[in-house]
Amino acid sequence: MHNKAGRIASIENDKPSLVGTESERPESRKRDMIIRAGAETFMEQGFEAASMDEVARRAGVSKATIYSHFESKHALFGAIVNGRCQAMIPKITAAALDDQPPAEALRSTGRSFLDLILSPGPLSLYRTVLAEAPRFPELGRNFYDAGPNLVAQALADYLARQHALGVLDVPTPRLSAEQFFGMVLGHAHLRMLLGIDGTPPGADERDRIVERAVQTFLHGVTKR
Amino acid sequence: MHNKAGRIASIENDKPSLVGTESERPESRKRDMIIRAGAETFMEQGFEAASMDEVARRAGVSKATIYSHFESKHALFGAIVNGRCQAMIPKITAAALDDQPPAEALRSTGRSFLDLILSPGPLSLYRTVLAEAPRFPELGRNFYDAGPNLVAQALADYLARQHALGVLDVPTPRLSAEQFFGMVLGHAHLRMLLGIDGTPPGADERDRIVERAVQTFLHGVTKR
DNA sequence: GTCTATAAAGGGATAGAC
DNA sequence: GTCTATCCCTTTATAGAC
Repeated sequence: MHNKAGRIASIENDKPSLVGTESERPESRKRDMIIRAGAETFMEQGFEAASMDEVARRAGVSKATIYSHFESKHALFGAIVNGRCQAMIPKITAAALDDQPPAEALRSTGRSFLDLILSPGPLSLYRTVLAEAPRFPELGRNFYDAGPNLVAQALADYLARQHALGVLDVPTPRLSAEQFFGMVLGHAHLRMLLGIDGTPPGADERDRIVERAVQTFLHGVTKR
Repeated sequence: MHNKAGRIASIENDKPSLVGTESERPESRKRDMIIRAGAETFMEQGFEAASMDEVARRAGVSKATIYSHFESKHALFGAIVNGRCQAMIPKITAAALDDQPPAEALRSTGRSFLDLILSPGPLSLYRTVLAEAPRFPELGRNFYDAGPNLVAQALADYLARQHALGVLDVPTPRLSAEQFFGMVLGHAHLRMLLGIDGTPPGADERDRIVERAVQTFLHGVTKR
C-alpha cells in the first residue's frame, strides 16, 4: 500500500539539518536516528502522549543519549518540525515561480499543495504542531514562517505579477492566495485530520477538487 | 468587548446536555460544574496535559465525584465536545436557510462562520479535538457530523437551490460549499490556532476577508 | 453521592561509570 | 558520547469512610 518508511523519508534530504533552537553539530549518526524516531513517535502519538522512553527505544539509543543531543523534549520536537518544513516546501512553490498562465499555475500549485497536506507525515505534523502551539509559542511561529507563509507568499507574488500584467484582477494578492489554498483544502484536509475517511481522496477526486477550485477562483459561480 | 465568560456560556443553552457516550441523568448541579470546569481545562491545556485533579479543583468537587459521573477522562471529553457542537451551529446556518440573494446569503453566512471559528472557545475546541482524534476515533466523527458537516450541508443545499433556479452555476454544490468556507478561513484561522497573532482580526478586517471571498466566489479574479 | 487518602504506574530528566 | 540505573514528580483511577 503506502510506503512503509515513507513518512519519515524526507527527513534527510539535505544536510542532516542544522535546525535546533540552538546550534548543534550536524554530523552525527545517532542524532539522525533520534530525529527519525522522534518524528515517528510524535506524529503517531502526539507530543504529550509520546514518551522519551519510546523515542529512545525506536532510535536504539538510551534516553541519556537523547538528552545529550537535545536539551528537552520540547527542543527535540522543535528541531523535528523545523527540519520537516524545510524539506517539504520547495515542490509546491516551484509551479508559480516560473510564470505559467494562470490556469496551469493554479492547477499545478493547487495539486502539489493538496498532495502534500493529504500525505500521512505532514498530516500528523500539522496536527501535533497545532496541539502544542499554545504551550510552545515559538513553535507555532516557526512552523508558520517556514511552511504555510512561504507557500502563500509564493503564490501571492505570482498573483501580483499577473495583476500588474493586466491578466488578472487581484487587488489583494496575499489574501487571495490564502483564499485559493483554503478552497483547495475544502473539507478534505479536515476530514483526514479527524480520521473520518480511512483513505485520502484518490487521484481522480483530487483532480476534481483542484479543477473546481481553479475554475471558481478564476471565473466564479455566477451564471453567465 | 467580548463576553468575559462567553467561552463557557454556551454550555447550558438547552437542557443540561444529554450527550455523553452513554446516557446519564441530565439533572445534576455538580455534573454541570464538572462539564464547565472540564471544558475550561481541556481547552486551555489540551486533553493530555489537562489533569483530572485540575478539573476537580476548578469544579469544586473531588476527583472521585467526577468518576462517579463519567467513566473516564475520555468519556468526559466526549460529552463536552458533543455539547459544544450542538450549542454553536444554528446561527451560521440561519442565513442560508431563508433564500436571500447570493451575495447577501454568502456574506452573512461567511461572516457568522468567521466570527464563530475565530472566537476563543471554538478555537480551543477545534485544536483539542484535532489533537485527540487519532486516539479517540468516535470523537472525530461526532465532531464532524455535529459541526462542520451541518454547516457545509446547509450552504450546499442553498447553492443547489440557486443552481436549480438558474441564478448560479454550481454543478457540485457540496464541494463548492466546502470551498467557500475554506476561502473565508484563509490563513486567519490557522494563524489563530498557531498563536501567531495575539488578537484576532477586527471587524473591519473580517469584512474585507468575507467581501473578498464573496466577490471571488461569485465572479472570479479573471479580468473582465 | 461525596469526600480523603492512596494505590499503581508512567513520565521527564539526571548521576555516575565507562 | 553513551550506557545503566534511578530519582522524583505527576498522573489516572480506586478503596473505604460518611
